[in-house]
Amino acid sequence: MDARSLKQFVNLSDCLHFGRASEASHVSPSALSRSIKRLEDELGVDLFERNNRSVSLTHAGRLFLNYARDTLGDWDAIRNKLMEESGELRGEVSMYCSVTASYSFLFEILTRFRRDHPHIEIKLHTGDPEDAIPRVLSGEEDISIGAKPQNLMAGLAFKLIAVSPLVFIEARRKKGQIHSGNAQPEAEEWAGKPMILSERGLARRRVDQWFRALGVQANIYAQVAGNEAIVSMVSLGLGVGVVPQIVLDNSPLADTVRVLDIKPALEAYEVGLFTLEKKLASPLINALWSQLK
Amino acid sequence: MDARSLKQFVNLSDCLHFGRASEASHVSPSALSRSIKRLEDELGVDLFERNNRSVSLTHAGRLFLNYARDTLGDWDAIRNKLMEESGELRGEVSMYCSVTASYSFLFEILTRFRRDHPHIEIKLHTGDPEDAIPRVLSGEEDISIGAKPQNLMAGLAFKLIAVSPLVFIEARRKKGQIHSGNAQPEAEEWAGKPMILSERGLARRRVDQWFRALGVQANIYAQVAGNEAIVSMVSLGLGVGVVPQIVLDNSPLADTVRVLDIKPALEAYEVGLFTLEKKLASPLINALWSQLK
DNA sequence: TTTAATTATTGCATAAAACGCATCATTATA
DNA sequence: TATAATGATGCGTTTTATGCAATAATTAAA
Repeated sequence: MDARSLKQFVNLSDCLHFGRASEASHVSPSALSRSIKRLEDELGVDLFERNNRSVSLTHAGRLFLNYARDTLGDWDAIRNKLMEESGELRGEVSMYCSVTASYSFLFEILTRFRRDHPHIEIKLHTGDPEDAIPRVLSGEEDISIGAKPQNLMAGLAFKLIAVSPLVFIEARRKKGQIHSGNAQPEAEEWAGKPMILSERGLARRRVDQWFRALGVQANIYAQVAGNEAIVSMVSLGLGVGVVPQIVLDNSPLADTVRVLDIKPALEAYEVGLFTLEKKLASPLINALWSQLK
Repeated sequence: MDARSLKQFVNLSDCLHFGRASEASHVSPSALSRSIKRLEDELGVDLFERNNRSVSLTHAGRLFLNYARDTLGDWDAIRNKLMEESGELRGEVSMYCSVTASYSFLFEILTRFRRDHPHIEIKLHTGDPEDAIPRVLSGEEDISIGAKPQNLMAGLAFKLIAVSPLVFIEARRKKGQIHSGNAQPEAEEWAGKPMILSERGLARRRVDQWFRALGVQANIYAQVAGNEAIVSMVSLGLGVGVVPQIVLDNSPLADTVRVLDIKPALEAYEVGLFTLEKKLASPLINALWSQLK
């Protein structure tokens, strides 16, 4: 019995799926499978009824779940109590953000945090920015960086880091190259312009809304995963793209594209931190949270 | 945090001595030292104030001790609850006895126990029979096999396995060899007989009492550690020895010595199991305990 | 009924952790 | 000052845990 195994057990109890629970626990499915098996061997009872298609708690598993929750709570409690004693925070916080966000915001956030709390370990995971909120909601990560959605779901806390306009970009004309068409196209012209957009995500939804509001049918040339790829395609002259300004600020291709001053502007990206409100009770997470602004 | 480390921590808190606590935990002092260090690192506080000569709990250590005791209790509780569920006992029991006792009694006890409870692991440790009671009292072992002392200390439970007379032995005369002296010597003769005795232990105390009661001064030829060694020396004709009958029953030298019928006889050895009374509440220990007789 | 897809488990090689032994450093005792 | 006691530490070995790839079992689709 150790806190790690218990957490893994609770994670599996919550989602009843080895694959997902193993992600939530940041281990491979095989490691989780063995962990659970170890627990079952140690206790001498099966905790889960499982075949290759379904997982469910046994009666013993339900009893043990109560125990595990309590024990993890106690463990947190004593650790917090002793941290107060020592006046120094210590432990680990898991964090999730896109690679872009890690370039833009993370360094600044973490350098100060590391100085103030050298014994809080940050476990950073990067990936699709769209997963920022789901990962926090599922408990897979303590904190994530992402764009604030239209409406925040209950229990989710958000803290603004920066506002970055969502801008239209096109390839910067090479010297001597003739500009074909208007620099500030009218709505009607959009129907003709090939657009390069995120295949999904907040930026995409904003753009879709924008076109809908204008009553214009977009001519979508490419749907791309990742803002960097949009910049890249736009710089090749394949069409007009939409990315947050912050992406341009950190892009090596920034000077190969130019920002179009289009009205009405897209609603700006509000980039910030997400966490579960209840997690703000944790001194560790609170330390990171309240450091900002 | 795992049950093992917590138990080690509690053991050290109890005796405040790495060497002894490591024995109680059945690990080397270095392993214990590292274990405690691991805990301290994990928690970020010192649990013990220690220099090379003294160990004491810090304030944080006292807080953590409460936590550790509770957590170990909860762990025991859930394990017991789940064991009830499964109807099958599982876990481990530590046991201590002399090598002699392991030959004489252990096989019989354990074969049946293993059949009835195949998932209870017995951790057997052997050594000086005199340590049987101290080891149980200190909590170092759950159960031990040994001889019942004059008076049992409070809290200690005893269960008789066998009664074995404490007998005087001398070398069996070889065929044709002339017997020098009386087969049943009178008290006065003892003063002349060279005695081979345990250097300590219950048998030795009984023999000392016996001589004192007779008002005779023993002529001690050799003080030996271990009953087997006594049999061996006696069989070589070096003197008269005193051993429990059970030792002869299991000795390869048994037919090289003979038992003297001496009055008054020494009080018999009552060999049995020891455990702390409070430990009988544990289903595992109770299973072993109540299996007998 | 057959095929494909999903998913928990397991064999195997590797990596990490724990352990014991011997040694060291420190401190009390004689 | 010398000696004994005792907790920490370097180092080589053993044990344990992990991830990857392959497997087996089950459901859904064709």
